[in-house]
Amino acid sequence: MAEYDPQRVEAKWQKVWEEQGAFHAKDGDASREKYYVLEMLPYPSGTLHMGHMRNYAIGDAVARYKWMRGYNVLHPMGWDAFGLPAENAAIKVGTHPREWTNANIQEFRRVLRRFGFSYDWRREISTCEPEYYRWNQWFFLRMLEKGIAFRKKSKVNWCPECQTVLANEQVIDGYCWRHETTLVEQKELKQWFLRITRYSDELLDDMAELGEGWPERVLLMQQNWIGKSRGARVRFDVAGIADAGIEVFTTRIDTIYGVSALVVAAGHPRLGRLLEGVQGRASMDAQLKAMLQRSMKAADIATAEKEGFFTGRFAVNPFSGEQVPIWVANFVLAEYGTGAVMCVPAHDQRDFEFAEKYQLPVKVVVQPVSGESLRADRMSEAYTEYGRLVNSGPYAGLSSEQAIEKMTADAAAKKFGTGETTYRLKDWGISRQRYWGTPIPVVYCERDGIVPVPDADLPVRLPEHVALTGQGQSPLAGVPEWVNTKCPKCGGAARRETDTMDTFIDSSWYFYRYTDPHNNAAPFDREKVRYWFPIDQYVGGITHAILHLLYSRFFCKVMRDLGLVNHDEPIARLFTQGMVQKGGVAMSKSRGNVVGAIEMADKYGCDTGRMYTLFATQPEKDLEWNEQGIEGAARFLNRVFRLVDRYSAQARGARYDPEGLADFASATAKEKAILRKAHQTLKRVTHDFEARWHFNSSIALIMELVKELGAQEPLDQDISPEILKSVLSMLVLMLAPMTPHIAEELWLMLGNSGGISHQKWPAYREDLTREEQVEVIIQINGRLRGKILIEEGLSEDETRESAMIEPRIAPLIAGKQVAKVVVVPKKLVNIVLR
RNA sequence: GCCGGGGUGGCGGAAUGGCAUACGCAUUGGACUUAAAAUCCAAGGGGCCGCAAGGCCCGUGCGGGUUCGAGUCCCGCCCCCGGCACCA
Repeated sequence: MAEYDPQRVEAKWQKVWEEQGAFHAKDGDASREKYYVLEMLPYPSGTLHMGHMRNYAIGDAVARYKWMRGYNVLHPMGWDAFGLPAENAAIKVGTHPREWTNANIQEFRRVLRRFGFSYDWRREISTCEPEYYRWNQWFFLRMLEKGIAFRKKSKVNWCPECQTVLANEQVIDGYCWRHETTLVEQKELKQWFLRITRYSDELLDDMAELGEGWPERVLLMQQNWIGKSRGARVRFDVAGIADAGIEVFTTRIDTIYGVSALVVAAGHPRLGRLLEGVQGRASMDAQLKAMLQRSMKAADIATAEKEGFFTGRFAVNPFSGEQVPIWVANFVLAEYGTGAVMCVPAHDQRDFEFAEKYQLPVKVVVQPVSGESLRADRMSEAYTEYGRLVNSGPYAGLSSEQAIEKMTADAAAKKFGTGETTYRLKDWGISRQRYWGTPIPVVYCERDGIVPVPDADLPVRLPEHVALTGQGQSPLAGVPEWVNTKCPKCGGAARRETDTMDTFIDSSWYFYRYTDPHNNAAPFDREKVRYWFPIDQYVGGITHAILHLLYSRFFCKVMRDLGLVNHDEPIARLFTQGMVQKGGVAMSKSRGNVVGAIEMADKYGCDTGRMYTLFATQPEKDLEWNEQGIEGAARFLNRVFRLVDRYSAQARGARYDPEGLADFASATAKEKAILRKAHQTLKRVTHDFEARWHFNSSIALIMELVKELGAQEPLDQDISPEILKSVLSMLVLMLAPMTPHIAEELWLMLGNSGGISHQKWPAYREDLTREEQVEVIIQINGRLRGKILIEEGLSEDETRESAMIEPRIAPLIAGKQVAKVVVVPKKLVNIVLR
């Protein structure tokens, strides 16, 4: 009797797959349908833990299933190799970021290979190699030509800990995304940006196309992030100062007759002129300074008390001609809209609170269409719904919708306003004052200014010897032999840009490179991309719902406009799997709660590790790690191994022909029982793979099948070797995508040839799933009162009759009036008594 | 505050409107063993009645509703998780 030795089995089959090139994707193969399945590429740091492995186990199950379905599958893997941790490690322990990164990559590769994932390793990429990042530079230059890449001086988020600039997306509630307790500061620097806002509407509108294959919540998060808001921009003149109009942005122009103040942000550019010569200037300046300082602490903003002061100036409401005071307040953001708002206390809750505090008048100008009408002196909160306009000059009587349209048009006609749409989405700042990233390929020449590095001179390589101190300036600035160069235009002295690119650039297009990873004339061959794209299935964490996935969509659209690709969206379907947690929080090295993947593989075997992560819960949910749970998975695989081993001798000589095989007509009771269970299981497991990826229930079903086989033992009596072999083979085929190594081994033990990885996924036979007798439950008034076994083909009337005369039921209905009998064939009879 | 996802045994979780708790973990009992491990078998929501076989009632966060029948659909709440947020 053989024993299941996962280490031996796994090493053996990994070698076979490797030698056969079993998972090599074939470019341009028109004879088969293609399927591109991809898991998000990892950042190689720390250790690979079971959280990573769950992600890859899901992707691998799908990839292997698709191979068995006859697809030409592209399933690649690579490394997101640029990034801060490498640099931090270099500062801390003195190794070069490249050494640190490559050592990690080696370790990651070893662990992933140890798990036997079906990657086409010939296509492996690493984003820190010049062969890769030169195309980051190439894309940057194309964007520069198109005006998508541009440079501007701007306030940027500065993390004192990282000593570098952060993108808005990397600031979480005012704190650095890497340092939860470090407040982000503001600093002015000249930065490179990508004009993602040029695509705001398209990024929003094309989501309709993704509705089918993307989780709704990811689309909603992106929608929120883009934050489109339709409204109007209206100019209020300032009394007594010519040409000093202040523009406000509002989505509720219909409430403009209710304005009781104009409120500007502390950082508003017009503020200096406004305050010239007003009384009490000194105290105002002090308050302004305090507000500007406080506004840095973004975390407090949402909860901060509303504060403001009157400037002594008045603005003129362009619709009513009324003069309203101009205030400065801390709740108006300089960066959003126009940095100024009209304050309408009756119809905006925030304005209402501000007005209460500073005794500004409340003027009702919109009344609810139904219900009690509003009275300013009795309001305890703002009325923010649409309604019918009152006290609004010529617009009184209009609905809010009508008024918005008409007032916007009138404002435009009289040239003090215009309809406008604002977005929350801002242009993407990509400059980083860091070493370990892609050099930005421009030089600064005293005569010619900003000069792009010619394509022929790409890649601009990162110099190897750089002093890394973790201090403010870009480390590249400290390498004069690299910085000092010649201007490509005039040949005179010039300096290189010393900032590097945000690493999100690397991951925005990497999946295109997999289609043509070794091309050194272009980022990829268009025909290859045309064949493989779009990605049929992308699998990754919900944590990337906004940043990575939005940037990737943006890159795709830019590439399309450059004529490189012919599609609008790169990813047809997205699956976001849950986190693996321990102690209620996601595994991470810094928390010290990781369960190492290699440890699990050594202890239980990788098939067991894969199975547990697939079985514990649905893939989209978070999974709390439970060491006892993985032992259960190990027990089950051992049980299957022993079961197959017991009958391998009988099976070996027989024929496997799942679809042509056996009829119930001549089958023995035991044959019927196991055939039926096998086909019922196959039907539901196939459905799980096709429609919903609930691998946890697939595995539960397979466990039930194994249980049934155990109950029917011995399987070499009253069961023909063909049927025995077919049923055991089906069992093993169903396991193959999830636990591939043991499946290969068992497949061979059953005397099958050809390797299981490219076997055809069997088709279930409906006729073999049917029961001869079915259990019908009997309810009286919807309550369970009995059960009967009836013949499968019994008519509705016969079923009803059988239920009524059932000994347990008959006395319960005797003498009562039966109002109705509901019969669901093969399921239930419900007798409704009056 | 707005948007989204959840709430089912001791735990992870099953359940096209039709037997709630499949499957697994843990637990208890039994078999095998000198013993242990491993393995195999079995039991188990709560309450009440019954010597027993069995029966009745209550049970999927709370309260209503639709339906012959609701964990599932509808309405109103509570709580947890995630996203956005003085966004004008």
